[in-house]
Formats: sequence, C-alpha cells, structure tokens
Amino acid sequence: MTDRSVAQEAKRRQLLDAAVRVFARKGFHTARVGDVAEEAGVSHGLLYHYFESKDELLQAIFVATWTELLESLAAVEDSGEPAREQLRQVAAILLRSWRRQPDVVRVIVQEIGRGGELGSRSADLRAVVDSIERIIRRGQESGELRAGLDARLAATIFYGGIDEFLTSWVFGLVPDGDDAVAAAERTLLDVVCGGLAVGAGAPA
Amino acid sequence: MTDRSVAQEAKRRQLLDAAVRVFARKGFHTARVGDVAEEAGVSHGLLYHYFESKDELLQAIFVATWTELLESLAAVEDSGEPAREQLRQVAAILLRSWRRQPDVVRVIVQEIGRGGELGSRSADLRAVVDSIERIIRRGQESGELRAGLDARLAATIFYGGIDEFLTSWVFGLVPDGDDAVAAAERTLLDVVCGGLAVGAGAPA
Amino acid sequence: MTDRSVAQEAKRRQLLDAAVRVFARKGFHTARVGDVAEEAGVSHGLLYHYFESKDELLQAIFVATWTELLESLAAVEDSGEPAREQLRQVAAILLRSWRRQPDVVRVIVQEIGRGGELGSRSADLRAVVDSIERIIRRGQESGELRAGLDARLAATIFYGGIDEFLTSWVFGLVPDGDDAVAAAERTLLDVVCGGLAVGAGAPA
Amino acid sequence: MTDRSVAQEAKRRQLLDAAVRVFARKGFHTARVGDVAEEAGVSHGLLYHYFESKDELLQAIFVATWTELLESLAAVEDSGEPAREQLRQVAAILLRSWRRQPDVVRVIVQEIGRGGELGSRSADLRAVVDSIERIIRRGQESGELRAGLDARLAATIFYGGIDEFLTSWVFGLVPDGDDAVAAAERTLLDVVCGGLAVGAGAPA
DNA sequence: AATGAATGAGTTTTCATTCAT
DNA sequence: TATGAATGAAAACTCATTCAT
Repeated sequence: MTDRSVAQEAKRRQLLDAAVRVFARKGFHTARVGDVAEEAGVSHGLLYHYFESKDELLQAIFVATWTELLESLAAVEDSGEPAREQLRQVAAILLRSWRRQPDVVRVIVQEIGRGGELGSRSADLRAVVDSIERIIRRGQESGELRAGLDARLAATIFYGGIDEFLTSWVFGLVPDGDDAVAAAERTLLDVVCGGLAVGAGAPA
Repeated sequence: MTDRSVAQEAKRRQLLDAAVRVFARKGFHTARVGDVAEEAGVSHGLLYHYFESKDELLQAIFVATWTELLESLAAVEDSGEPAREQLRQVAAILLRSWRRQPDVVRVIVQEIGRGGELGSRSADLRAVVDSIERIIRRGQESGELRAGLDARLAATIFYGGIDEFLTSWVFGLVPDGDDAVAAAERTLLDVVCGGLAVGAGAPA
Repeated sequence: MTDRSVAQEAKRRQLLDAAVRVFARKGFHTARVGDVAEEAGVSHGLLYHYFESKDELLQAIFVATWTELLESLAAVEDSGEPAREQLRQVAAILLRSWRRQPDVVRVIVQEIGRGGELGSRSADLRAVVDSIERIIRRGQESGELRAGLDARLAATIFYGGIDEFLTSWVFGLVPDGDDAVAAAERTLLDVVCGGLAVGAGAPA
Repeated sequence: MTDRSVAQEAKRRQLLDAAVRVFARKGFHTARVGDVAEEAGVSHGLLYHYFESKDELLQAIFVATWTELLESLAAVEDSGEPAREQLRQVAAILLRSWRRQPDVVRVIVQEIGRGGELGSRSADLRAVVDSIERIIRRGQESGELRAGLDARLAATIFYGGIDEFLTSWVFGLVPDGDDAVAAAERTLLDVVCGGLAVGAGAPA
C-alpha cells in the first residue's frame, strides 16, 4: 500500500511535469488536455485519475512551486544576516529558479503572476512581497537602510524588478545565461540599495 | 463621406473601449465576443463589421495603446530635461495611462509571448524598455547617473517596478487612489535613483 | 419584434416536437442531442439557442403537457356533474391523450412517471391524483359514492389503472385502437365504481 | 469445488443486492458501475469477474426477481382458493416483495420497453398480468366474479393499482409503513371487487 | 448599419471495460 | 480472487464566425 502510494505520487509528479512543459510551450488556454496526456505518454483519461480537471493541474503546479518558494524565503528571513544580504538571497532564489526550472517559471509568470486564470492566488503572490517588505522594514529599524522610504512600496519595486527579469527571459527579450542571471542579481541589488544617482551608491 | 468616416471611427473606438474593459476584466481567452458586444451595447454580429475577428480586436487595442505610448515616450526623450526628470515623466506616463487598463497590457504581453497573432509585435514591446535604457545611458554619458551599472538591466528594473505597481493595483494589494499613484511614482524615483542604502540617496 | 418572438416561439415548438419524437423512440438517456437536432433538421448548436441543456428539453416537454392537462382536470372538477361522470371524463382525457399524442405520453410515461430523471416533478404528478381524490371525496359527501373507503387510496388505484393502460399501450402489450381505448375507459369505470364482485355492480 | 461454487454464488448475490439498491436509488443509466462496487464494498474491477457487463447485472436482477415472483404467483393460482382470496394474495405478494425494490422493477420495465439488452424479456413482463387475468377469468367462470367485464382489462387495472401504490411510496406521496401496506391491500381488494358505488360493495 | 439565428469545429469530461500485478 | 491503473469511445456543451433579413 505504501508501495502503491509511492508509485501514485510518482505518477502524479510525472503528469505534473508534462503539464508544466506543455503549458509553458503553448500556454494554458491553448494547450489541450490531450496535449498534456500525449506529452506524458498516457491517455487523456488517465489524467482524470490524478487530477479533477484541467484547472486543478494548473493549481497543483502553482501550489507545489509556491510552497517550496515560501519556505525558502522564510529561511532567509530567519537567517539573521544583514538586510542587504537577505535581499540578495531573495533575489538569488527567485532569479535562479529561472535557470533551474524555466518551464515552471514560464507557466507561473504567464498564467498566474498575471491575472489570467487564478485571481484567487493573489494572496499567495502577496506573501512574497510581504516577506521582502519585512526584510526592508527590519533593515530600516536596524539603521542599515534609509528610513524615509515606504517599505511596502520599496518591496514592490524590488519584487517588480525580479519579476521583470523573469518576464524578459521568458519572452526572450534579453540573454539569460548563468552570467546574465548573476549580472541581473548584482545590478538589482546595486540599483535598489545603492541608487542610480552619482554619489549615491556607496560601495556595497 | 468624411462624416461617415468620422462616425465609423467613433464607433470603432467605442467598441475598442468596450473590448479593453472586458479583456481587462476577464482576460482575452476567457472573454467571449458576446461579452464585448454586450459591454458595448450592440449585437455581437456588429463587431464583425468593424473588426475581422476577435484577434484583430486585440491587435487593434495593442496598436492604439502602443502607438500613443511610444509617441509620448519619444517626446520625453527629446525634451532635453535631465535624466532623472525624464525618468520621472516616463513613470508618470506609464503609471497614469495604464492605470485604467493594466490587464490589457498584460494580456497583450502574454499573447505576444505565446506567439499567436501578436507574435510579430514583440519588438514593439521591447521598445518601451529601450526608451528607458536610452534615457539612462545618456544620463550616464552626461555624468548625471552612475556609470558602473548596466543601463539595460537598470532599465528593466525600472520598468519592472512600474509594472509591479500596476499589478498590485489590479489585485487590490495596495490602495490605488491618485495619492497612491503619486507616492508610487515618487518612491520609484527615490529608490532607483537614490538607493535604499543609508548614505546613498543624497537628495537628488 | 413581435414577429421575431412569434417565429422564435414556433421554432422552439418545432424543436420540442422533434425532441418528443426522438425521446419517445430511443429514450432520453440513449438519445443524443445530435439526434434531436438531426430530427429537427438543424445543427445541434442551435438547440442551445433555445434550450439551456438536454435536461431542459425534457423539462419543457413535461411542463407543456402537464400544464394543459391540469387545466382540463380543473374544468372537469368545476363542471358540477355527478362524481361518476367526472371520473369518466378524467379517464377519457388521460386515456385519449394516448391516441392524440402517443409520443408525448411515451416520454412522460418512460422518463417522468417513473423515477428516472425528474424526481423533482413528483409534486406535479401528485396534483393529478389530488384532483381525482377531490372528486371521489365530494362523491362520498354527496352520498353518491361509498363512504367507507379511503378516498386517497381509491384515487391512487384509479390513477394507477389509467397509468397502467398507458404503459401497456406504450410497450405494445395490448391492442390500442380507438375501440380499445373506449373499452378501457368503460371497464375502468365499471370496475372501480361497480366492483368486480357479483351482485356488486348495480348498473350505474 | 462445491464449496467454491457456494461461496461464489453468495458473492454474486451480494453484488446483485448492491446493484439493486443502487439502481433503485439512482436509476440504471445514471448509476455508475463504480457506485455498485462501492455499495458492495469491492473494487469495480471485481464486478467483471462475476458479471459480463453492466447490462448483465440488470438482466440478472430481472431474472432473479422475476423467476421468484412467477413461482409465487403460480403457487397462488394452484391453491384452489376463491378468486378474491387469490387476488388478495397476489396483491400481498407484489406489494410486499417489491416494497424493498420498486424502482428496480421500474428500471427493468423501462429497459424492456426501450428494447435494449432486455428487449427480449417483454413476454416475461406480461406474465404477471397474465396470471392475474387467469385468476379473474376463472372467478368469472365459477360464478364468483361478474362475467360482463373484460378479464384482461380488469387485470390491467388491478395490476396498475398495485404499481401506483409502489410509485407513491417511492415518491413519498403516501405513508409507507406496514399498516399503510395493509390498508392499500385491503382498499385495492375492496375497490376492485366491491366497487366504489353505493350499494355496490356487498360486504365481501 | 444592425440584428441574432444558424453553423460546426473543437474541447473537456465521463465511464464502461480491460488487464497487469 | 481482488485491485485499481489505464484506455478510449462517446457525449454534452461552447463559441467564433457567417449570413439572411
């Protein structure tokens, strides 16, 4: 029975992976359930053994990804590092996810980060910005970061920069090799913490 | 005949506005042609007198929005103002002109990324970030902005911040009155130009 | 506009008639929506202009038939005739409906009189028995009918006899010409009013 | 091997009982094979060890129910009792034995009428009414029952009364305790043998 | 210009049945 | 025997698009 459960979980995972690839390639709406099944090498009927509906497939992708992500962010927040270092780690986690699982990022960015199908998930989206906001706020309280700025708005900008990099990569608007990802990370920190203005950016 | 053309153009515009509202509310794929017609208060059959297809509706929205936008940005670039002021104006234009229809922009971006009818338009998309990039680059060349940063990446971050504000408003994650828009604009400039770090942001 | 309404109503009727024929021939579950459309000579898509779903088609058949029927029964009840004559008329109305519209009776008997799809309609079914019960009760009060019997149960038996004749005809278990219908009507009255037992049935 | 056969037969019976309950509750078409399996507490796959198909399940129910029933009726016919007593016993058998599964009878009747897998069974259906008819006819020949009435039609009415009681109970239109069953039986005999009309029903 | 009836390709979903274990 | 994963035919329903009026 555990054997069966394990096998079942593995199969679910396999179908989910296929769905991620197909949704990334064709988009959720354009992809047919049969496409996902074909990609997974099974009949479309089987999908309905493991998932209630096409929508649940998308939800499941989101949940799996987001749960893992939020745990990583919590670990960063609890690390006790300086605010800037924590922000760097947040950026690293999010930006590098593109290299590790570009298809997942693609689906999330296209179908979920945007209004499309899952408006209900907006609360989860907010959780990421919340985390960044807390880091910034603590940095301000500890005197490490400038106090005059609204932490919520600053967090939004920081997250927006990350999101835009991912979007740019997803749409192929900019190069996206390992170096590019590292450069994006560095520049984001530099800009957001140091500022663009001359005389602003004290060496990090 | 001019009279007729004018009336025709007005009607087209009216239908386009309805489409913008509907697509923004439900997303392009989810919205039905009948929804757009209903929103415009006409029969769905009439839409096909003015537009070839549902896709053309999207194209038309894109062209109308983007053309106007790129013209505004070009004017800003040609204004001869300092870089920071130009960035402020860009932020103002984007935040204010899109506040009414941010989801449409998202839908467009998604459709382009997916390579459907709009696949050919991706160059236009990039043009906005290009414009910001040019402003930053000139600011660096004139010595107004720090030279050490990659202008393209910085432009992406700047644009991403704007985009994220729009998203936040759409999802209601943040208040979106006129004051909020002004605050977002101010904070964006402050963060991106001045930096978050203490000692960084000398008042511009 | 009235013109259009009239045409629309006529079309609805036409589709309903086709549905009756098809459901009578193949049964509701076995019949496909496309069969009904084909019978009506239209595309299946058009059915959904006029009816919400396959189920609504069945409901509509029932409602149209039943409304008419209940009106006829009300007229009988209000006629002031003796109870036995009223019962005769009720039997006549119900039994002769088989000759007038056998397909409708077929559908009602198969799909609705039985539990199948429309348990919700049982209240309407009851209305017919209610009507018969009132006639019997008044006959008992006026001294025309024996008082010792439960009017509800007697009404159930009377209605059951009618229903069984219809069922027998539907399933072809007995002859069903005009003469047979008349004989059924006569025998039903004779049995239920006069009784089977010798010495029982004083000539009515 | 006999042991095995016995065990196998018991299991078959158990599955059949489950099927009866489920078909009665949801109707044959609406019920899924999985529902029957669940009701029986086994996997749906196992059903196919005992029955060829869903249709065979229905066939088997029919055969089991009907065989038993016809044997009972034959015993009544052979009992040598007066006609009225025989009719009473028939009513008792049908009302009592079907009270537990009236919908199954309906489902069977419907399926037969529709000419599916059960189309060949319609002769068996008729056999019940045939039996009643013979009892009435013999009663007429022996002088116990009025001769002027068509025995076939009278049998149909008698059977219809029984059927309608079952329907009423299924729909909850009438109380269905043991007392109610007894009252129905008594009234049916009273009405059909004695007649509703005043002066008709000499006390049986 | 304007309407909405009509079409039909395309999609998701269900479920009886099979079969490897 | 017993399980439930796997299959795929079949069916309801949607909706962009056309076209007669």
